Formats: sequence, structure tokens, C-alpha cells
Amino acid sequence: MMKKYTIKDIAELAGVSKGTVDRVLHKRGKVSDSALKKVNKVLEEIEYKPNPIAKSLKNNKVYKVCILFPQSTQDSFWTPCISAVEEIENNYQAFGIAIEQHRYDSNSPSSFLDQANSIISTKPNALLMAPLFYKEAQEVKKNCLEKEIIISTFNNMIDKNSLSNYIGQDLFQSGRIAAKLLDSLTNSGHMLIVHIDEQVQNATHMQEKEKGFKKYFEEKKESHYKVSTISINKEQATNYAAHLQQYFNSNSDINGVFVTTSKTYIVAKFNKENYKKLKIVGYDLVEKNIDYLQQGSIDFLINQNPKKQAFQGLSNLAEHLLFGKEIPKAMLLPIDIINSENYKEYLE
Amino acid sequence: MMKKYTIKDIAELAGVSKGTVDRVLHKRGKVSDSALKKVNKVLEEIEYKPNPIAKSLKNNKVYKVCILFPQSTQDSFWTPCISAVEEIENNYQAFGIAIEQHRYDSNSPSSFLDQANSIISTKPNALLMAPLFYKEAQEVKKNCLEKEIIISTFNNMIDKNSLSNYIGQDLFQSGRIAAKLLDSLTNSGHMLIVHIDEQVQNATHMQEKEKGFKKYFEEKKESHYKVSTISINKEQATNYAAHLQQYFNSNSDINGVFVTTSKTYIVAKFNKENYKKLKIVGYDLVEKNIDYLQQGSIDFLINQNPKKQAFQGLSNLAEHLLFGKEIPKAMLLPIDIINSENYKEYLE
DNA sequence: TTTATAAGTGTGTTCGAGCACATTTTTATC
DNA sequence: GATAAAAATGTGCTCGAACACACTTATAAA
Repeated sequence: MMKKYTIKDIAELAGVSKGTVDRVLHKRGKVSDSALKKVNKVLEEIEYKPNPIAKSLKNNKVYKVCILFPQSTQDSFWTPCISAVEEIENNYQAFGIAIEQHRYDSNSPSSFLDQANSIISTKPNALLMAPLFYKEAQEVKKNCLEKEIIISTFNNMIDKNSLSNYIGQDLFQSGRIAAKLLDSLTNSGHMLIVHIDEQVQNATHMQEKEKGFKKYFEEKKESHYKVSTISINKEQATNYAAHLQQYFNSNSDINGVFVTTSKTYIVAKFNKENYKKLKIVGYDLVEKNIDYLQQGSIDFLINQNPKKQAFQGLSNLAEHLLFGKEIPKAMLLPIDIINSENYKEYLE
Repeated sequence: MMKKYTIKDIAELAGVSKGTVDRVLHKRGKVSDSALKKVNKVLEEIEYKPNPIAKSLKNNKVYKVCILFPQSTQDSFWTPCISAVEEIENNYQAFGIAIEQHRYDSNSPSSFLDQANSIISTKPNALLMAPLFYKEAQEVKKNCLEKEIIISTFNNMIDKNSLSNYIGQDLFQSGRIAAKLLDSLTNSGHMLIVHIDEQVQNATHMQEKEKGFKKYFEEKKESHYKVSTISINKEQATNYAAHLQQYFNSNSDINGVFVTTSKTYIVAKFNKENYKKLKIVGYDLVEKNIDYLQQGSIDFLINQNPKKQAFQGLSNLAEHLLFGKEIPKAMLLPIDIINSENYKEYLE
């Protein structure tokens, strides 16, 4: 347990005033060679860490941090993010962090862009967003950089190469996990990937998961596996059951299904009411999915943990603004496997 | 975004001095009725939250927090706790939290007691411990309360009734999860619970898991399930394989095994080299278990996440000491299901 | 009314970092 | 060597809470 040194301590040890030490520490010049040497010598001998509390008190600013993600009326997947915001507010409000929550229409790229630009025009210190639209997100990022607004993304990343403080999961690996789970549940060798999504924006998401899923079975050379894929879009949505029934009638060897979105309950409903032979692995702890998980119609859910993503993203920003902590370029969160017995502790 | 009020603001609004406001806030008396009313009125109208940063700066103490858990030479289960300590040190050292790490011999109750008492004699502000020994833990708790040392426990709780800041998992539920997993992997209907533990101290741990495991199959009334239990103790440890082989020879219908400790690799090794028909669910991301998980000899591991437990426990204490945050009486952490595809993100 | 005592109130300092400003020292120029 | 300009150095205040201490007012006893 070592002593905590202050600027005053250093000044005394070096035989100069705290003003001089301060100038050395901040490289503000106006320091003679001899003084510089004296201070640096002391600085080498001791380990000086500025007191972040004193720093923060002096600073005494209110930082505005905005978070932007889709409306949860359209997709309850996003609902848990609200409680992440609340928790962060409780934790950091007294430290001078003000969180502003903004939402956009997940069907409308222009809604996303409008919201983002309106946020940017208020010049917050930082913006955390879940960008569904690639092109628009690029533009938002550019605008933020221009206005010197720190930008982080969660759940959906803008681009793989120039990572910008991304918090989320490895989607490819996520697909592999689903594959491993279905592999342990079935033995038919024929799997079906179902993309159910009214929006096209999740395309990259679903593609990554599909790639990971297929890769797993490619690597498993011992036996011959077959993986098929279907997409159900909004037009067919009026009658999922008939659509699925038709498909399974002509592919009766399939008994493992991987649903790549939180709409897993749609296949589960079909299976429970009509088909009854499918093992199902899907995504996210939304209410309907949990119902079918409890009933046994869904075997496993993979938790994308939007709350933790938002929480972590906001934490990173707050700690950076308040105490100068570095924001990691990419944070890949664990991918939780959920069954009927362990979902509770992951909720809320 | 509301204004942040300071004591000075309140003083001005109430028409008194900041000293008077301070006395009202801290109920230190020496305030006239009229002044009290004036201040309280202002306090009702605005929402005053003292600035924790200023508070902490004024306080300017170094808090000593000790953590006590078993040596990891005996059981690598505890190794991750070390990095939890390191992370907490990085986060909180500058705020005046000094962590002291102490270890004890997991075979020796007296070692635990000695270590704990030697910690207590140095009068730290708080103690976080993983107590393997019930009786001794009670005594340590008593001693801490006497000396006004805040006490928290993780992984093993002292007693269910008078919970003392416990951080850990619901072990009963943990057994249920294992049951559900094995149920989804097998269909023989005969399961085996294996307790492998050189120490007796884990008894309650293992019992809770066993109860949960059995309860799951009791509730699943549709089919008749049989659950057997064996214990392998230190004396038999020289030849696990022969011992297991003998058991399975006379119980050849068993193909699902639930190992209640981190020694899961012992059954996995036997299965890989001799038996080859078991589905195995066990505990903890220790190196040997991960090897067998990758090879496919272990199907699922349940992650007790000692690192997160220690981290959370230390965080709670630090935030309490520094900023007066309340320490939750019990924190049940999520129970992670691990397979060969998602273990990586849970490591380190 | 005076004096003593208690009750109530306000002022000023501290914590450590950061920065403005005042002061001192050095260097350049006549 | 005197003077001005520049460079170097030190002093003092701020942030907000907390508390010691000084100060003022009210109350009681003489």
C-alpha cells in the first residue's frame, strides 16, 4: 500500500512550487531546464497518479450523453435498453452525466438520420447509437467527427475496419453456437435456417449468423449435414403457419430450426400448434419467446443482451468523460445460452 | 435536464448561511424553528443530491478492503478472482481504495480462521470472503460485526436467513439447469449425479445442486426418470477410472452424468478413454474442463463465474465506502450455460 | 439593567487539481 | 549599468461538502 502523492508533495520534493509542477505535468512550457529536471527526477522516483476526484470536482461540468435506438413498440427487443439508461442515470447523474434518450422508426432510414442530426445539432458530448442503416450511419459518424462528438455504437456496427467504440456480440460465433446447440439436440442431419424479419436492415446481422451456423457443420466432417435457408418476409406474414407447413411437407427430414431473429416465437407457435417435431433455437428474451421456452416449444434462446450492451456503452462514455478512461475500440460481450431454467436471472 | 443545486444555492434560496443548511442536512441541531422551516421548504421544492465527488474529496481517506478466498494451487477454480482484484485495483485505487488479497488452505478450517482473524486484527474497512467452513464463518462474521468491519461473502453463503451481502448463484436452480440440459441431450431416463470432492466443506453446495437436479425430474411427470448418486472421495481418487467402470458396468442404462464440482474433467477423461457413451454436464471453466469441452467429451459446463462474483463483491464495497451506495443483501448472478462455442468470451 | 449562559448563525479552511494572475528572475538592448 | 521585455516561478482562488470556530442573538438569573 503505497503513499498517494499530490502535486504539492511533488513540489516540495523537487523544491519548486506547485505551479511549476503543474506546468511540467501538462507540458505548458515556461519551465526552465533545471526545474524541469528536478521535477522529472521526482516524477521518475514516485508514481504520481492525479486524483480523479479532485480533477472531476474542479472540472465541474455537466456532460450530455445521448443514446439513440429504435422504438420498442415495433420490436420489444429494445425495451431493456430503457432500464439500462435508468440505471446509468442513477449511477452517474450526481457526477454530472445527463443522459438523453432518443428513438427512431426502425423501418425508416430517414427517421434515423433525422433523429441523429437533431441530436448532433444540440452538440452533446457523446452519442451512443444502435444504427440499423449502414449508409446513414456512416454519415452520422462523419457528422459527429466534424463536431467533435464522441461516437459509440452498440448491437450493430458501422464498419468492421474502422471500428468505432463498438459494443456487441460476435455474430458469426453466435451462429456457431446455435449450430452446436442444434447439433446436440438432433441427429437428422438436416437443419433449417429461418430468417424472419420485416426489415431488410438486419441483413448483415442475419448473414453473419448464417455463415457461422453453416461453418460449424462444414467443419464437422464426420457426417454429412445439410443446411437449408428460407426467408419469410412481411408479405407472407399474414399466414406464417401455412407457409411453414408447406415447406416442411416437402422437407420432412428437417427437425432442427435456427431462427436468426427475435421473432423465434413465430416458428415456435407453428411447431406447437401444427408440427410438433422441431427442435428450435432462436434469439432474445422477449416475452413471447420466453412463453414458448417455458412450454418447451423453444429449446434454447441466445441472449443478445441489449440492456448490457447499452449499459456498457453508456458506462464507457461516462467513465471516459468524467475520469478520462480510455474507450475500448471494440467490446465483444459474452453470448449467453438460455434455456427454460436460467432465463430469469438474465431478465429485466 | 435539471439544475444541480449546491448547499450554497439552498442557503441563498432559504436566506440563511451554508452552515445552517449543513446543520439541517446532517441533523446536527442548533437550528431555530424558523430557519429549519425555511430550509426544509426549499429542500421540498428542489431535489438536492449532494455532490458525491466533493464529498469524496473532502473525505480524503484511504479505505482498506480485504478479500479472502482459497489458494488456487489446490483448485484453479479460484484463479480468476485474482484478475478481479487487479481490475478493481485499477478502477478504484485512485479513489482511495486499497485492496489486500489473502488466501487460505481449503482443507483447513483453522487456516481459514487464522487468516480471517489476522485480517480482522488489522482493522480493514471491509472484508469480502468465500467461506468454505460454516462454523468458522459464523465466528468470523461475529468478530467483524464487533469491530465494525463491513462483511460480504461470495460463492458460499454463511446462512440463508440473516443474509450478509451475499454475491453468488442460486445453487438449487443451478442443479435444475443441469437437469434440463441433460434432459435435452439424452432419453434413457436414468441419470447419474457424481460428487467429486476431496473436501467435505462443499457439502451444502453439492446438496443444493443435487436437490435442484432431482426436483426437475420429479416435476417432469410424463415419463419415469431415475436419478442415482455416487460420491468419489479422496481415497478412491487414485483410480477413478476403475471405480467408475465398475459402477457403469452394473448400471449400463445410464448415459447422462451431472458432475457437481469443477472436477468434471475426471469423468470426462474416463468417458473419453474408456466408456464413450456418456453425456456430461459439469461445472466451471477450468483449463482441463475446457479441453474436454473442445474435444466434445463434456457437453455443457455451468459457469459459476468466480471472477464476476469477486468483482461484484469488491465493487459493491468500494462504491459503498466511497459514495455511500447501499450494498444489496443478496445478489444472485446469472448462471451461464457454456458449450464449446461460447466459452471464450467468458474466460480470463 | 446588567451579566452569564445557551442557542443559533455565519465565516473560513480543508481536500487536490487546474488555471489566472502577480511576482520575481533572467536576458536583451541601448 | 540602466531599462525594457521576456521568461520563469510562485501565489491564490475555484469547484462542493464538511466541519471547526468565531460571532451574534435570545433567554435566564442576579
